[in-house]
This record gives sequence, C-alpha cells and structure tokens, in this order.
Amino acid sequence: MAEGQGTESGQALLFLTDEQLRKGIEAMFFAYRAFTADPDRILTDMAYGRAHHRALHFINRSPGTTVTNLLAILNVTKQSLNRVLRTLIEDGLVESRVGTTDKRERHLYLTEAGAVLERQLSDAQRDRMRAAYRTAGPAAVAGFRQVLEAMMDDEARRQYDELKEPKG
Amino acid sequence: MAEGQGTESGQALLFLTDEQLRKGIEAMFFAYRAFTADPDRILTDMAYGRAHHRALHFINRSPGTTVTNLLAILNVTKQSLNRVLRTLIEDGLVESRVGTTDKRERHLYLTEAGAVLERQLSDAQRDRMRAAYRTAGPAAVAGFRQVLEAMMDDEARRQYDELKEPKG
DNA sequence: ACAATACGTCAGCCTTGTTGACATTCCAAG
DNA sequence: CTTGGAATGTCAACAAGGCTGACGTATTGT
Repeated sequence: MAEGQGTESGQALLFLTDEQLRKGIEAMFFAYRAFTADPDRILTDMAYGRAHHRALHFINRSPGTTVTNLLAILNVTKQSLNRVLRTLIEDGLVESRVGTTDKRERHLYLTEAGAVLERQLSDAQRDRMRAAYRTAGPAAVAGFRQVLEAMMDDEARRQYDELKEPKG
Repeated sequence: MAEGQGTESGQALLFLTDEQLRKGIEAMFFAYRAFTADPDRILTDMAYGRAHHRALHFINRSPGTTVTNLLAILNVTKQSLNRVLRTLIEDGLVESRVGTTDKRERHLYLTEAGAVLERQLSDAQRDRMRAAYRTAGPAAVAGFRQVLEAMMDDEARRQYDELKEPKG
C-alpha cells in the first residue's frame, strides 16, 4: 500500500519518487546479472560466449528460421552474427540448409549436439527462474511480466509477441 | 488464476511449464535491452559506453566510495574498471582523492560535469521505468520487484540491500 | 536484362572483459 | 626499526564481440 496511489487499471497517475525508480533500476541490474550468470559459467568452459547462447536459444525456439530473421531478433549486424554462426556450424551444433523455395535463404536448425547444449543452458536459466517464481508466487509473477512487457519498446514487444505462440 | 496454483505466501508448489518459464526468460531479454537502450544512445554520442554509465551511477549513489568497493559491486577486474575510471577522471567527470587515513585508497566523487551527465543518463532510464510502472500499476510493480529480488544470488542481493538505504 | 534481396566475407575499428607484471602504501612480527 | 606480506591501484597486452564499410555471389522478381 505504501508503494503509491492508483487503481488496478494502472491508469491513474502514480507518485513515483526518484528513489523508488532507482531501486527498480538497480533491481534490474543485479537480477539480470544473476540471470545470465549460470549459462555464462557453462559457456566459458567451452570457449563460447553469451552471443552463442542467444543464437542457440532462438534457433531452438524457431527451427528453420533464416539468417535475416535471426538478425532482426538479435539486433546485431550480420558480420557479428556470422562470426558466431560460423563457429557453431563448424563445431557441428547448428546446421544451415539452403532454402527450397528461395535458394538464397539459409534455414537454421540445431543438430543433436546443438540441442543438447541448448538444453543444458536453458535448464540452468530455467532453474533460476523457476526458483524465483516459486519464491515470489503467482501474483508477483503476473506483475513481473506486466512491468517487463511495458518496459519494451514497440519493436521489441512485437518480436516478443510473435515468439509467444510457438505455432503462430 | 490461469498462471498457476499456489497461495499468496508463495510457499506452495507451483506447476511451472517450460513454456511459462521460457516466456519469462524472453521477457527479461527484450526488456533489459530496452532498459539499456536509452542511456546507450546518449553514451555513444560521446565516445562512452555502458561501463562508464555503471561507474557514474554507483559513484553518484555512494559518493566517496573506494575503487575496491566499486569493484565488488560491478563485479569486474580492477584493470577493467581502471580503464573506465581513467577516462572519466581525465575528462573531468570524476574526481579521485587520496584517502586520508589510508593513503592507498582512492575516494571517488562526481564533479559538477559528472553529476550533469549522470543525471542525464538516469533521467532517460527513469523515464522509461516510470512509464512502465504507470502502465502496469502498483500491484504489478510490487510483484516485479519481488521476482527480481528472488532471482538474485546471495552476493547480489546483499549488495542490492546495502544500496537500499542511502544513509544506511 | 537488370535491380533488388539474402547471404557471406575481408579489413579494421571500439568497448570492455581478461591475465600478468609492477609500484605504492600500510601494518605487524621480529 | 626494519622487513616482509597484504592491500590498493596502475600499466601492458590480448580476446570476445559489438560496429562500419566495401565487395562478391547467387537468386529472385520486375
């Protein structure tokens, strides 16, 4: 109750002190660091980085996605993505198939080995997320998601929503 | 209600599907990117990066803090921090005073110019946070903070809590 | 035939993380 | 008092992973 004034609809003006907002900012900073720490630990043991994790995650999420799709989601240059993708393909974690209808496109898939690593990484991340969700409870989880979604810019929210429904 | 089962206390076991957890993971990814986008834009216009922002933030937060303190909070090597601090000091944004009781220590303060930039950066970040808070409403904000805090590891939570009370 | 698209690559730059070596300062044990 | 170890901070060199710019190639669609 001491948090502010307003209705459940979230339309009323809230008094938000700089102090309250600063706490939110610092919570994001520390939580995000913890959020990435577990996969990072696994990755450094095998000469990969966070960029490889992101690629594996979204290829697993959308098997057969094209390089251009991935570029849009990750928001990096193709040179940057290519460096990561090349090592993953060379190491046999990702397969790149020439498109059937459009032969310019490359469709990306995880190999068996790629799926194993992806699972290992996302298991670690999910474990932490699950523990946090259980500690905070369902009502808090709903609020957590609401605030995060409200924080995204339109472009990010569009991409996020598209990923929401696996079978679109 | 469709989110899971459990009590407000957050102690009951929740059924959390991989799908629910994946959504949370992706929400963190996209939201954090948006969260850092505004300061990043300002910084690249002036040849600084996110590391400079972090240093300015925590020096502003705890004026007179030592290099070692800052190292513990930022979780980087002192060599990495030093490079950033050096440019900030050279550019007159941060002042480094030799400790009085222990001359090995350097106490860090923002200069006028440093405070101006810090304010500019945190204003941008606060604006986004405020908008998200207002959209989501106070109940969601409370849940947001609860989940983020539950996600931190013990070390991060300790640092976060220490920062909570400005005059602790 | 030609322009646009999708992808890959080379070269070179910047930020920001790393390790290793080193100087200074403090403190405590001899 | 001196001396050795611990704490603090600086310099040098390297790697990951962003970036821009330019270019080549295959394919598609007008």
